[in-house]
Amino acid sequence: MFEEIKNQIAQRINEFCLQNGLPTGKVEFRNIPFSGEWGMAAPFFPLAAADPNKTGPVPQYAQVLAERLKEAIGLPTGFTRSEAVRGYLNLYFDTALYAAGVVDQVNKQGPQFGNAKPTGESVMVEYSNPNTHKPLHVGHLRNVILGGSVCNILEASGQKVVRANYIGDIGLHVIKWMCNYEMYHSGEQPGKDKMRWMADLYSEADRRFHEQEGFEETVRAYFARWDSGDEHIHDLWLKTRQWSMDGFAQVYELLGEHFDRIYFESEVEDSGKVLVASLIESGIATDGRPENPVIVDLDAILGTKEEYRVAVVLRSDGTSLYATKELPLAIMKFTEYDLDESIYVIDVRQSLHMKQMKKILELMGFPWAKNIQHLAYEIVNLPGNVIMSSRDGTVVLLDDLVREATQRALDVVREKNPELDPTIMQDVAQKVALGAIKYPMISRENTKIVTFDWESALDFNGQSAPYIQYANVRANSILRKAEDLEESPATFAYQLEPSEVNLIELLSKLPDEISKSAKDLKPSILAGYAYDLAKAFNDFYNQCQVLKAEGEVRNSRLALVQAARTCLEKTLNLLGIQAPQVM
RNA sequence: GUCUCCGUGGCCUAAUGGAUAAGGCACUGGCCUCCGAAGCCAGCAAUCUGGGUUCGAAUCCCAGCGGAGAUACCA
Repeated sequence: MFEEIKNQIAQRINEFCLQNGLPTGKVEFRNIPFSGEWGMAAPFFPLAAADPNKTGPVPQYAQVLAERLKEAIGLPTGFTRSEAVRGYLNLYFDTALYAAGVVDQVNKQGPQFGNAKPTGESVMVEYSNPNTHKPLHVGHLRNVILGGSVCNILEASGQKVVRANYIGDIGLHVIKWMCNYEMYHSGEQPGKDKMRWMADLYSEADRRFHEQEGFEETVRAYFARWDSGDEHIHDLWLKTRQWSMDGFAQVYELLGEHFDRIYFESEVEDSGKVLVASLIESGIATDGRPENPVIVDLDAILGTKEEYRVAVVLRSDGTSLYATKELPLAIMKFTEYDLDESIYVIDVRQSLHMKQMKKILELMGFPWAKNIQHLAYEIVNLPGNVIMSSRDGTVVLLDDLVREATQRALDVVREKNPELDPTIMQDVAQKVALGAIKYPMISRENTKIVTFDWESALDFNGQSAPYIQYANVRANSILRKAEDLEESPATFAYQLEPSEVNLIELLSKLPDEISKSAKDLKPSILAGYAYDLAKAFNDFYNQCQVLKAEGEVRNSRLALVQAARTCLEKTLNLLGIQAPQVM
């Protein structure tokens, strides 16, 4: 917005510097901290500090320079006044022109507003990565929401995104589950709620494994049968895995997530073992079997000390590990898709492993290895720094949380809006509940721990998704009642209220906010913006009449409300949160 | 031991090195005859410590303190 004008002024400042023997490139514009009116400001401290002929201390000299520049520049078109104050040169925009420019642009572009031009780059984002035969809990939710939101944001910033999900469909947890099933639940079928049923059987199996005499040995024997290719177990595995996948599908649908490519751990196990063999052959890996595992001594190879450490790529008994499978998977991704970047949304505790994988792939000579990026996020724990553990029974199941939140939201909707159709009520309650659950997961820095507690999770007030959804509903309500949405463009040719200026300013920032959060892979930036926007709208709503205003004021404000709704809905959607029409 | 991350009002969180550190929760008081009170307004209260870099530091560097995590056959 107004880039050309900024450039023109920057040009004139440069000319001034050249004419007066001052260094160039030291002056940059920023926004003035909002004070009822808006414009742009240039601090002159860097220029003052860089001038070899400066007179007096920097702050004072900056003020002198600001004053001289004020005279030299005069008042460019599009501005109403300028001032030199405390070392800054402030230029104030012509409010009507600026306002109309922003609002028209939003309304013209609609939901496309804020999107960047296609970059031609393609990126894969691997996220969710659940284990079959196990439940999904709130900790997993952060991964899904974060990953999904990052995908949305990258798409809006012009990249082609492949959403990938890497499913842990083999391993001890699966064997445990199946063994328990065959011994105690043979022939049983999951009910409608497959996820819950699978989860219950998993905790039962896990409990037996740790508590029941002899069960662990039985499971080990069962594992051996599986390893030797027992057909019956293989069939059972396919069948039960599908039950889990069906359960996941239900959750993804509920959360509004979809994937373009599903990878199974079982898919890459064999190729992983082959790959390790070639690593040994090429001298990258050291085979310590049968006493020791196959390792890649990265510190020894790279000459580093306690930095990359030792990566174990195959167990001493020849069975595969996480790392064994990770390597061929990375290769498969880059062969299947022409990726410019491969992002892994994995919790921070696996940072070293990710670093090792990337380095091993580099050592193997893959030029794309440098384009692997680990998006590390902190875990979700419980108050008192208690880590969620299915063994200790401290997990908060996704299912329970969603059900409870939806019930709570339904109570509120029923109270606020009793005349709503029950079906719509249910739909609204779910959107509000899911929003409330998702928002805390993405509204803080990826590297900060989220502490889950029921009270704040079910609080629909304050800085929360329902607050943002509510602002959107209010905007929607005005527009619905307006009926006569004007096609004549808004002029804003009247004395704007500060709250209007503030709201318009925020609207104009959306493209910037999207590109910032895409660049840093931080949905939290957009989450904060969404709240600021909603707050600005509520402020406007409180201070300015729309429907009861007349003429130009009404016309312009209606256009503003429409633009605000567009931006609110757009931002919520990028965060993976739905915006109900009423609530 | 080594490495990584975190340290901002009572609690939680924000601030491309830039103007008076911004919000939420909780607490106190006010606002529905007015486009939807899941809202608005007002009040209370903060940068872990010590150095350094800089015209300017919550932000960058160093040291310390406190918390969390990782550190060869879990993922």
